[in-house]
Amino acid sequence: MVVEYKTRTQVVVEAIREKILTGAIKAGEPLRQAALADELKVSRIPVREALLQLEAEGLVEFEAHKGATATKLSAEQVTELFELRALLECELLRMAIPNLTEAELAQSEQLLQQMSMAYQAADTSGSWSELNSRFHMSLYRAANRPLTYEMVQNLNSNSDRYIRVHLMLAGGVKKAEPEHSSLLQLVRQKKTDAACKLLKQHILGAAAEIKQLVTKLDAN
Amino acid sequence: MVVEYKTRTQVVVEAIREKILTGAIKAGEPLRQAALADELKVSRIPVREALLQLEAEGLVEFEAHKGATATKLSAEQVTELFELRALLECELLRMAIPNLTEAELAQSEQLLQQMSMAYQAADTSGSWSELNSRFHMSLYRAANRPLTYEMVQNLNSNSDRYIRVHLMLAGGVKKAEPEHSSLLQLVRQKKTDAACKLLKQHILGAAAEIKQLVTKLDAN
DNA sequence: CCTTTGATTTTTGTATACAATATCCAATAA
DNA sequence: TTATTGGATATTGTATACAAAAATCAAAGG
Repeated sequence: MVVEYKTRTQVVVEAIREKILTGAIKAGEPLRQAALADELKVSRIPVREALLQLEAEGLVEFEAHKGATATKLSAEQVTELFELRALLECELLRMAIPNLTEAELAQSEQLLQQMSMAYQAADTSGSWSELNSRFHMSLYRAANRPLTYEMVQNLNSNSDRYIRVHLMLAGGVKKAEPEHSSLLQLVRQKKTDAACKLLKQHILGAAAEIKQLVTKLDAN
Repeated sequence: MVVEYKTRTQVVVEAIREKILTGAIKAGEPLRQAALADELKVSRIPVREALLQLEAEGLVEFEAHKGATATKLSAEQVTELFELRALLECELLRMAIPNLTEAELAQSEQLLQQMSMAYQAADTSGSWSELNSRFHMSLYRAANRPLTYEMVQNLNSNSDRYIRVHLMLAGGVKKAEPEHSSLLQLVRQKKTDAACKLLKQHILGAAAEIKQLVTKLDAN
């Protein structure tokens, strides 16, 4: 049996990331090392290391002698983030389609079903969003592009908290479900160009709605 | 005057990065925290934090309880790295061209001249490579895509040490100079498609030669 | 009243010390 | 000989303690 040993730093990374993604820590909010250390029952060292890692992920901004804050994305940054995702994810999908096996497609299919269930269970934010990411990524693994894959994963985690808001406030889930189905179908049929085009629309469509939300929220 | 205050961690980041890029630390080599701390006259804490940041840049791999090693890229990884660069840099260039001012172009021009001088001064690795990066990046700033820009900068720093080897062993500089000139000319003339196409060739051409070098070096 | 200055407090940055884990190597047994 | 075990050693992970920088705030001066 493989015993997963986790260093305290890793635990702290996950804890803080979760706090940011769920909104328990709001964008722009300062992250006091001592407070986090206290709360998580560790010293400030693993907290600092965790914050550095989260900075690399783009979830946190770190300024020398001033401390860390949860990053806050402007409308422009949302645009760039999602356009980058569109570019990279389409590229990955294009390269993955020829390699995707039936087993892998079945897995993606299953994720879709789980999403549908999570939706009906009114679990509208947490696990739906998690499944959403996993569905997207499941289509890209076969591209065999580890570096790009990891980048997209980061970008996804960055867009995640906005996606969660989008899902709850703007009914993004309802729109996503048929799009995901069509996408998977096109992938199955190896219709690469059509699949990529749809994926791009899917991502940029969400971007447009989220951008509106962000500008609205920023106005407050 | 702006006094640049640098934290020890930042100093250590730069020191180690330089060591990796110049080859003073070879790919695959383990990076002992205590040794580095000793050498740089700091405690292990800033060394650890520096290593974490370098991991985010992709120059270092960090494994819990085992320590850090300078990353070693396989031929496949070189391929992916450069193809990613090609994709992202072309995108940036495409968006930058409409916005580039004459002043900015003049700066790029100047960098080309400095490169030429560095080449003639037989300074074949260090500063030429630095100028090369700066030339490329100077064309992208006008794209106004901070996130993408930063990503490309990271990818560049990753390819840098391979580029240096390439320059020295395979005469990459000689090939680069006319390509850079033509590129700048096309950019000046706002011939977007042609410029992007040339840029892509420029990057992928280098990739192909570097890949050969890497496979040769790996054989040893 | 507003600005400035300097002490006080808070927060971050780093050194040191210790704990936990991994690595190495010699002794033992198959 | 080869594999295995156990302990010594080296290395990383984290807590604590202290140093340095930034933020706060009250008093002084314009």
